[in-house]
Amino acid sequence: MKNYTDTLRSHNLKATPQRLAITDILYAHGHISIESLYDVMIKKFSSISLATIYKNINLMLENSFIQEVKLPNQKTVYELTKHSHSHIMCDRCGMVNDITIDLNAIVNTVSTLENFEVSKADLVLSGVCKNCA
Amino acid sequence: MKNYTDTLRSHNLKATPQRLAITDILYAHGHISIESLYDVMIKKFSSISLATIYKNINLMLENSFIQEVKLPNQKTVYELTKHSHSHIMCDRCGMVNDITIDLNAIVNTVSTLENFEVSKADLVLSGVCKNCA
DNA sequence: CGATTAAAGGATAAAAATTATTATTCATTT
DNA sequence: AAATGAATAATAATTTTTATCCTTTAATCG
Ligand SMILES: [Mn+2]
Ligand SMILES: [Mn+2]
Ligand SMILES: [Zn+2]
Ligand SMILES: [Zn+2]
Repeated sequence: MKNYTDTLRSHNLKATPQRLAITDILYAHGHISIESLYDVMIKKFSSISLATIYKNINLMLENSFIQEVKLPNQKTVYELTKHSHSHIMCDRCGMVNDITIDLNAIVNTVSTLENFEVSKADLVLSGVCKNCA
Repeated sequence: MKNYTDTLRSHNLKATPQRLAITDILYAHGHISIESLYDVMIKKFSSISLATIYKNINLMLENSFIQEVKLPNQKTVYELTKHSHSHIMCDRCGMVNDITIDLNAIVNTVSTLENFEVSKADLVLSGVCKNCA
C-alpha cells in the first residue's frame, strides 16, 4: 500500500493519521460517499467526528487532492485526483467505474460551434453492468 | 405562452395554479435551482410553502415531467423533460445551456468495450462562455 | 352548476446534511 | 524537548429536505 504522507504534504496538508486513513480508503474504494467514508473511518477512529470528515474532504477538494463525482439519483462520491476520465454507473447495484474515452472531438466541436471555451468534461454513462445484466 | 394544463394531467398531475406557475417558470428559465424557483414563486404566491416546491419537484421528477441536472460545484437545477441532450456551464457567470451532441459513437464503444448496457448519458462541459471570455 | 372526494397546499415540526465554533490534542519545526 | 500553528473532537448552529396535520381545492359526476 502506497504511503501518502508526502503526497499530502505536497498539497499543503498535514499528514495526520485521519487523513492518511481517508486517503487509503479512497485508494482502496476508488469512489466513496461521505456517508460510507464515515462508516469505514469510525471503525478505525471510534471517536472521529463527522465534521472532521467534511472538513478534510472539503480541504482536499480545494487543494485538488481529491475530486467529486456527481451521479444521477445517487449521492456524490469522491476519489483521488487522477488523469481526466469518465464514469459508468450501474443503476442496479450502484457500481461506479472509471472509463477512459477521448472526448476531444466533442470538446472541439462545442468550442467552435457554441463559441464556448471548454475546460472540463464530466460524463457519466448509466445503465446496467455486466454482473447485473 | 403554452398552457401546460393538459400536459400536467397527462402525467397524472392535477393542474393547480402553483404547478402551472412552476411549469411556466421552468419553461421561461430553462434550468433553475430549487432556491431560485422558490424566490420566483413567492412573488406570485406570497404564502407558498417551500415544502410545496419540494413536493411538486419530487412528484414531477417521479412522473418524468421534469428532470434534474447535477452540475459540478453548483446546485442541482431542474428543467422540463425534453429530448436527450447535454449541457455547457460557464464557471464565471453560472450560465447553463443545452447542447445537442451525438454521443452514439461513445455509447457504442463503451457498450462493447466495457460490456456495459448504457441507457443514459449525462454530459456537462464546463468552461467560459462567450460573454465572459 | 353544486355536492363529493381524493389530492394538493400551507403551516409547522422533524429529520438529514452541512458548516461553524472552541477547547484540546497533535504534527512539524526549531 | 519545547514552541507553535494546525487538526481533531465535541458540540452548536445552520441549511436543506422530508413528514405530518389540517385546510383548501381541482376534478368528477349527477
Ligand atoms: Mn473516477
Ligand atoms: Mn437542459
Ligand atoms: Zn450492476
Ligand atoms: Zn459566462
